[in-house]
Amino acid sequence: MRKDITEAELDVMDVLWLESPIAASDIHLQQDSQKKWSIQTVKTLLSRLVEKGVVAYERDGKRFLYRPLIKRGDYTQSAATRLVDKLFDGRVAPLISQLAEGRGLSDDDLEDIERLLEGLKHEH
Amino acid sequence: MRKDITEAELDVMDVLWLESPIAASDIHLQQDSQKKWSIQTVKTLLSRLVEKGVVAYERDGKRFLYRPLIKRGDYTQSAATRLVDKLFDGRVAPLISQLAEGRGLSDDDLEDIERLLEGLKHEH
DNA sequence: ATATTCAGTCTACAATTGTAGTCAATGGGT
DNA sequence: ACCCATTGACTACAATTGTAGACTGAATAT
Repeated sequence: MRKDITEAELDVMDVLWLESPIAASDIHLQQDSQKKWSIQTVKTLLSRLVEKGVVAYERDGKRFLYRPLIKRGDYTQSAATRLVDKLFDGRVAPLISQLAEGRGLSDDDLEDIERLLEGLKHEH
Repeated sequence: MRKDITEAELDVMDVLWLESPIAASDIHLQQDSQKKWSIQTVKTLLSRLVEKGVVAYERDGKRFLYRPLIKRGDYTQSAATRLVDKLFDGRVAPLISQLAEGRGLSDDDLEDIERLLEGLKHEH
């Protein structure tokens, strides 16, 4: 069913999640400056996303307006869950520990996590 | 340089991380039961890993023994960091929050995270 | 010594992915 | 009413990935 969204497709989704419905040409303009795909490439990625059932479109005169069918949060949640399952045997603590070891956590991040933990503990 | 390790290749790496040096045929046997590749497939994946510079081999009589050149922790760390950068703008708190929202965190996990946080705070 | 077996190397091949060109239709401007 | 620019559809094509067969040389068993 849910064929995976690829890297390039994800960049398109990121634009759609920011602004939609939106035309292919506008996605092309909106495109994160460093990646400079041709408009054709954007269109190909859009059709593939439509095939995969994660984007819908509606006619607007001669062109189409595209719109994401899945929420960003749903995607990130499932991607994060897959990663933690695959690499950390479903345990979140080791994941955090590795992230901290790497670049480290910012103070803001630490605070947020603490608050978050408080909340989670109260749900006991 | 570091061409990415693919899903299938990662399964082979997981065997190597458990036991190495090890021969191709033994990797084949060790293989997580549900995935039942042919021995040829295992060999192909091994050569690709060698090409990618993440696995080395040494002769042992007629066969070769393979050995990972990167540590599992290094791989998971960089994978986790890439994910958090790509999907959560480098913030760890939202990642944890999403993971909690999904399947939820086990009590064990919660405790571990708390202890971890204590430690991190002390490094201030 | 010889036939069988097992190891590694080479080759294959379809599906997916990244990246885009060509073409035909159609809507908008004059 | 007509031409042109823009759009979507179709096609292309190389690289990567998953999956494995064929071939060759060497070790083993008889």
